[in-house]
Amino acid sequence: MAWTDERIETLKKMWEAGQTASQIADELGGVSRNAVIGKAHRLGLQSRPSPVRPNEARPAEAPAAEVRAEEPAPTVSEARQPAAARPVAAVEAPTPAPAPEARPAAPVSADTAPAATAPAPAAPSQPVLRSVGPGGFVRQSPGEQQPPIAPAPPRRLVPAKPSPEIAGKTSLLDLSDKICKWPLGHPGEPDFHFCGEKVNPGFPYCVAHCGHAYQAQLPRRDRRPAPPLPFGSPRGR
DNA sequence: CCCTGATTCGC
DNA sequence: GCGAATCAGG
Repeated sequence: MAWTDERIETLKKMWEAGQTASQIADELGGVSRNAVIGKAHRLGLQSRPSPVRPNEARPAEAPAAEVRAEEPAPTVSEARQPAAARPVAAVEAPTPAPAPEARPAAPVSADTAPAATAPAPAAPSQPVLRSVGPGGFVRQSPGEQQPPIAPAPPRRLVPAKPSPEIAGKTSLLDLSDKICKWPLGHPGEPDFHFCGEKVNPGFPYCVAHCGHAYQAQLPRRDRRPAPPLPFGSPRGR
């Protein structure tokens, strides 16, 4: 299966939307999870919170930078480079892939001191802008915010033939950095789509949905019994 | 065990 | 460029 433009496009969108490699591979079909990951890396897509490797280079062998002196390595000593100097200047995303059925609301801790311990790697490529949204939320760093999308879209998302239901709606494939990624409806349902409004600059959502997504933690007393759930109540499957 | 993503390396 | 094999953490 070749990586056509559309397939690459889908891969990008889904990857950025926080879908797992498995889900992406599943959706694309004809490719393995590894293929997706490999492709994603080749495309230079940002890595997402990986279960592995918060650690320094493995105690593996041959930590020294290889001095390729035209020497045909005699034995396959199998030296996996620590790859310390990988292009991963990426920012760590404390918010792992949003769990299915999870709600994006109230990510703000009670202490309201997000910046305090913030390691803030200050990626050179990405401006560490710290803006304040309508809800009084603070932007931590680009990439730290993950859209609340992810509940594994069932098969056939929006392949090539959009159904009449989603015509004119913002589908996964329509997502971009400029439009609100707030999900409306339930993944898998015919009318599932995304908000599509212009984003609140620096955020994955429009101003209105930022207000929903980023709410300061209120004292329990004042909290509403039923907080807004972008994905509605949990549903079995 | 299952899952995840990262990395390597033969093709 | 591709992706299976492999690794390593949850």
